[in-house]
Amino acid sequence: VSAEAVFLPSVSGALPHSFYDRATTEVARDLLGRFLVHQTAVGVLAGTIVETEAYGPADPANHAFRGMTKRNMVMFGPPGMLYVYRIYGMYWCCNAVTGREGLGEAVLIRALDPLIGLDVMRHNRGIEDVRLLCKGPGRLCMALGITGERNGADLAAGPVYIAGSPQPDVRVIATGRVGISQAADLPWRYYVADSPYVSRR
DNA sequence: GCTGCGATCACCT
DNA sequence: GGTGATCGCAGCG
Repeated sequence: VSAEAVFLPSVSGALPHSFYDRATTEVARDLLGRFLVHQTAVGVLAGTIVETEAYGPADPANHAFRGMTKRNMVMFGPPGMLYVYRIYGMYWCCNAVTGREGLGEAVLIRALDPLIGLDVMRHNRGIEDVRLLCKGPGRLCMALGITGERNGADLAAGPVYIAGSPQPDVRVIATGRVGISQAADLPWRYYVADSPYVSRR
């Protein structure tokens, strides 16, 4: 899909808080095919979400499982906020907070089909290959320039927002989540079948 | 193409 | 003091 062929909604078309105020697995599936957008000083960077993971209730792999801490505080706030955390001391991962305020649930965004701002993404990542730009949660944050500064940002207000229409025809595959040891059997990872931008098969 | 490992540090126990 | 919702590269074959 070329950038010119896509109508990218402005921040006024961002999904509202009510979108996120549902069961976390439902939101995780529904995010596939929507656009993740970052309005930066050097232009708009955006991609189509092709892979997500739900971190839900009674889930030992969920950062919020053992209650509120300094890191996961945003997860316990209202739905529709951005939760960004550092992993392995060097990468960032971004999530959308879901469910009722106080629950501590979120959807990890794991991969994008890069759409707009590819040259900036290449610069941010230090590589050329489009297939690798946003293939993984750490990589997509680097490509879009999303860091801990954005933790707690309102996804309905920008500069990071999610927009786009439901994609009822997208073929979704559900598997176990990547890189966790607890609750590895729960099929709470969702990805678009056949997308070359999914992080792992 | 696949597997194994080191980097690097904020956060938690 | 230990650990991770990762990534990139070396080494193999």
